[in-house]
Amino acid sequence: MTAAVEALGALAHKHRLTVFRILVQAGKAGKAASDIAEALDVPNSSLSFHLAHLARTGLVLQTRQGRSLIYTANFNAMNTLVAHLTENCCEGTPCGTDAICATEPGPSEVAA
Amino acid sequence: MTAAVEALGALAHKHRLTVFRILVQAGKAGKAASDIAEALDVPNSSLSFHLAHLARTGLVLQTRQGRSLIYTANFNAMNTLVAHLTENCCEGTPCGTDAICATEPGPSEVAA
DNA sequence: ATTATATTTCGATAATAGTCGAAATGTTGG
DNA sequence: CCAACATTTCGACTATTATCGAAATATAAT
Repeated sequence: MTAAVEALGALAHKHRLTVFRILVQAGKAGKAASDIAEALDVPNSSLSFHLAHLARTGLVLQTRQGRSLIYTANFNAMNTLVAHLTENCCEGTPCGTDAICATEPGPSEVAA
Repeated sequence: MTAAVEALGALAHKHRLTVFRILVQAGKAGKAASDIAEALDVPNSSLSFHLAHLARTGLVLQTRQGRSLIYTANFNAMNTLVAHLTENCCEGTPCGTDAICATEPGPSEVAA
């Protein structure tokens, strides 16, 4: 469970969540740190700090290509994390229409 | 996006993640704070702090029943959060077998 | 009203995380 | 080998978060 807490902590930051979503959308090809930097407007040393944080938890993977470092989202890690959150939802009782615990009539509030 | 960061931050803690998973598994019925306390072994004031944190982000909902406060997971919020994480995965390219971006051969590492 | 139960708020303190400039490291092309 | 590029590491500083006992609030039972 420690791993899940760390992964969530890695995503719980404005810049890191932005980076992660960029990488999710970029797919297998990933993005070079310099490309990410353009999209973010954060000093290099800060960006590096955040990329390292994401990589440390395994949510993103790093490979070198020439002088650039390419980062890619780790979809296995992402799915494992989501599964961990939604695990054993509602003690077996169907609690909605969809795969997870889908939107249902009842107490409601937003989170994203 | 701020809401997503806050929700992730709320889950990024040992005790809070434990509480949230207990509530997810408890389903609509939820759990009283005192029941949660039993499962956690944390001083009341600390537990209260964490429950308030989860409630503030909308990930859990609070209702009073007699002298107990009942907490329930907010499945709408949970699903919104998961959707936000996995949104526009892989720029349309199918990148796995399942609904989200399922386990695929390729760079691998664990996160939970 | 009084007492017991359930839970929160307050306040002080300790711990962790984020920021960013400057210097260091690794890589390529000439 | 040297200059330019891409990125990280270091260090000092600030800001945010977590912890927990004690006091306060809310509800229920007698």
